[in-house]
Amino acid sequence: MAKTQRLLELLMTVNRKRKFTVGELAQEFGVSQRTILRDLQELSEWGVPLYSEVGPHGGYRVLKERILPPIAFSEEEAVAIFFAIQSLRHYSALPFAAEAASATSKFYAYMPPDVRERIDEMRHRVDFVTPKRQADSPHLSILLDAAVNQKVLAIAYESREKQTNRRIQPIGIYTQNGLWYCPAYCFYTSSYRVFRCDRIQTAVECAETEPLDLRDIHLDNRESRLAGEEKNSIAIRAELTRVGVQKCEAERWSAPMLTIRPDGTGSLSGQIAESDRDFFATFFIGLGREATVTHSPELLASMRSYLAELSGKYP
Amino acid sequence: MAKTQRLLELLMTVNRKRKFTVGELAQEFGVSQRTILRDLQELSEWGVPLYSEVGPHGGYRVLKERILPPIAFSEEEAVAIFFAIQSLRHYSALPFAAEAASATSKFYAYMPPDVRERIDEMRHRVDFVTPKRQADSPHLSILLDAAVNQKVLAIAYESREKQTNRRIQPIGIYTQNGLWYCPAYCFYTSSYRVFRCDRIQTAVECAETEPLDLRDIHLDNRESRLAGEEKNSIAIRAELTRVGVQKCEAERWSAPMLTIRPDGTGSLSGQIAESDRDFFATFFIGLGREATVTHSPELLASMRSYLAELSGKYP
DNA sequence: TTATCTATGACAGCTTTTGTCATGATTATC
DNA sequence: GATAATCATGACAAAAGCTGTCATAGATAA
Repeated sequence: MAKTQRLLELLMTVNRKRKFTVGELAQEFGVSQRTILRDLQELSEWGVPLYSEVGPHGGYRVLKERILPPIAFSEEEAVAIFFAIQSLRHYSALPFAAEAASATSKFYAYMPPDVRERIDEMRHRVDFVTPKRQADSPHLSILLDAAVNQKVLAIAYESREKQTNRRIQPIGIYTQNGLWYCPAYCFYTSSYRVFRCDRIQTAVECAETEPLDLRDIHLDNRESRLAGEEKNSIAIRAELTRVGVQKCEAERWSAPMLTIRPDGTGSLSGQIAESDRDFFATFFIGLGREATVTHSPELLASMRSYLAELSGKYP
Repeated sequence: MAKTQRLLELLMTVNRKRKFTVGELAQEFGVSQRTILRDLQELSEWGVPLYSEVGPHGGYRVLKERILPPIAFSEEEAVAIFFAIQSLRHYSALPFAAEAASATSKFYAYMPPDVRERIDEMRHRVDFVTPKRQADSPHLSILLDAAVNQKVLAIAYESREKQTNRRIQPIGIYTQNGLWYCPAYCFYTSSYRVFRCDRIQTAVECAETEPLDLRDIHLDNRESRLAGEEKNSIAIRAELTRVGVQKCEAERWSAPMLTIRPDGTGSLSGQIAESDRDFFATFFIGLGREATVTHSPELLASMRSYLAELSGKYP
């Protein structure tokens, strides 16, 4: 069994170094060069893409795709992983979509038949729904790469009516409600902004612009790091019935503003951006009798004009 | 290498049979009993939980946790799987949460250091946001198990105002917008209904009630299979602006009713249950100027009375 | 008691792996 | 063009590892 063990370690060493010579490994493993050569050939047969060059400064190389040492999972773990990958199936765009697909099929293929049956039975009984959008986000990989490696990108962005060209330095990407977003520093407006990835028409690396050092700013801390950037905010407040509370809970933004009383009713209060006023007006009108807005006057005004408009539409 | 091969096959055979004798395997693999004994000991050392009983009717057994044959992934696949598991982190409740966690840590531990670094760098730069809810759904595993194995459950359910006890037979579970739902046949109302899992207060198996044969009904087909069950249905139709289309796409029920035109606008039309009329009235009012409802008169009447009520509320 | 199991050690024989040596081939560098 | 650093391969004997057989022993259900 010593050989199997050595081959696995060799696999890891080889993956770590990417470039090496036979003599080097022979010494490291305390075996003869001949043995290493035979081992490397075996790894090749396993599918590890080794490539060798003769002559001084020659040696072995591992091309692209590395193969990691095999991992044994328990049945339960395997099922969990399988469904984790499945949970991504509703996303129309993903960075690493292809890899996820090949990983699932590999996974599925390696399962013994009875586990496969179990998976099949569960497959149509658990689902992770995400709104489907036709919006495609083809630049996710580039954006992600730029975020990880601190690169500046030149993008063509279509916001509402106008189309602009700008340079941005991405902080990361995230998906919410079926759309992908990319928070980034925008050199055009000299501020941090969130871009919708499906509206990015082109994205190419821009080597001329010196990147900022944003290594310490990432998705989980950007809000606190960049706080204080808010502009005109208005205070709102609404009383909610029990049903109203339940409907509010469905909205992601509501969490910090929502207070729930022991009897199930509650209230929603906090500061909102002036630019979001219309959004909140329609939201509360949608809640109908389940909410009673008491603040602010501006919000109530928006709601009234909205109601007037609708009353005109459905007389 | 013959031995390594045999051990892997042995691992699978052993997992398949769960109970077996040494003589049996010796014959199957065409080697001596002694060899099998030695092999089994080696599998034990690998961590396979084997247990043996001597005497007639004795033999070997595999306890609980089976270990699947090791799978080798490429680096890209591994990263993809890792993030697939990560994508579940915003869910406050999951069936198989524990297994997913142990799978990630195992995964992470097996990665060579440089891949681990790469993962660390990406970890805070990709995210899958799902609304966080305080709503906990502790019965997911039971519901899922009941759906897979065709069992009837007795549940205590808190709907709106009243609390009811009913027997249901789950079809599956799905999560949407941060909440878990369970479509099921309800013996109490003798109809198919969707339950919100966080409102299920208790769930226990109910052996007395004879389960229906719902094996062919699952999440992906239940809508079409159960069509025609509707009683008083009314035809509705609405024109949607581009924004209206996008908002509708976020709703799971809209898919079969939604038609999207090349320019991004669209329409929503189909049959709805009379009992859902209020729901649709508020829904369309919430869409405001992004939707123009043309049918049916009943729906329009609901909307008008709703608007009148609101206008009275916010004069 | 008997038949059916696992469990272990010893050892010879067989198979696989390894090291050594010899021989070639390629290529960067001086 | 010589030199040194590399990979590449074959042959063969020595070493190591694996396997089968046999002997022995203990447990237990029928």
